[in-house]
Amino acid sequence: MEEITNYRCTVSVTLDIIGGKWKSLILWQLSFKTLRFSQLQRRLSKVTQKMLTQQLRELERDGLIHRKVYAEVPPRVEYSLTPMGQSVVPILQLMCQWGKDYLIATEQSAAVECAPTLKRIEV
Amino acid sequence: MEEITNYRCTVSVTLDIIGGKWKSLILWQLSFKTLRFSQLQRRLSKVTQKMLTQQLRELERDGLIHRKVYAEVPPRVEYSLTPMGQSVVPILQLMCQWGKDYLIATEQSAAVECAPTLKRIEV
DNA sequence: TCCATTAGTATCCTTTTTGATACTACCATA
DNA sequence: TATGGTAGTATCAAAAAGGATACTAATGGA
Repeated sequence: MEEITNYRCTVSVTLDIIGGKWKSLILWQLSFKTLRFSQLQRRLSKVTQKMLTQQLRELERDGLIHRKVYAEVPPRVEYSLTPMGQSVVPILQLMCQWGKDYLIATEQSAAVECAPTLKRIEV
Repeated sequence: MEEITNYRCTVSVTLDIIGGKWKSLILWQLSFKTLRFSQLQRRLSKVTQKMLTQQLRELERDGLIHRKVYAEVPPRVEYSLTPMGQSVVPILQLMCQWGKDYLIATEQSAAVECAPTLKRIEV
């Protein structure tokens, strides 16, 4: 006799919503502060405009982020976490810590920071 | 003036290792007990043999799971978490809880369980 | 002798994801 | 008048991921 699953695992519910290559990183950046589209794009250095737009739309649809459009020219759009989005932050914090520990354990721990080590630049 | 990142975010280190469609779910199943290949495959109902093999190889390479081959016929291979793999479990537990809360908050909470609700079958 | 079993490989093909590029509107400034 | 800046869309092409199928070894049992 053996046990078998005929249930919907809630880990995979979470993966459906914050999984993928970009969503966690977007939420993680927004957990520090509200950001504009272009600021997010600079922080996620490898993301293309198309991907960022797509992922933001999905996060908005799923109720994790809020999109605020200012009626200005040039356009300004600010993204921030909703309460639902805030509730993901503890998971991200654990992931951040685990990643650090992993790098240390595997001796790759050179020059890594969890929160931005920042260089100031002109905007 | 604005802050910009020139660092390697450790959230993305974690994503590189346990991200993707299957790895978290594999680790989650193995957190309950050591499982054979075919047992894992049955628990991850949608995974193909190819995908499961591939993901297990990567998890083994990254030091999260242990692969024990028994010299028997037909072959028997058992997968279990290493200490490094165990250290991921708290993240998975949070994800499990978050998924549950999300379903409740969005009123989709019918018939969902985090740990297997089990039906016994012949093996 | 033939079949079932397990844990895979190998191959080919399809689907999905991702990337690159060009284009838009609107206003301010040089 | 031309240029720059923001936050996008639209389109096509390339790359990656995933799926289907066939195949393997070695043994026990019908």
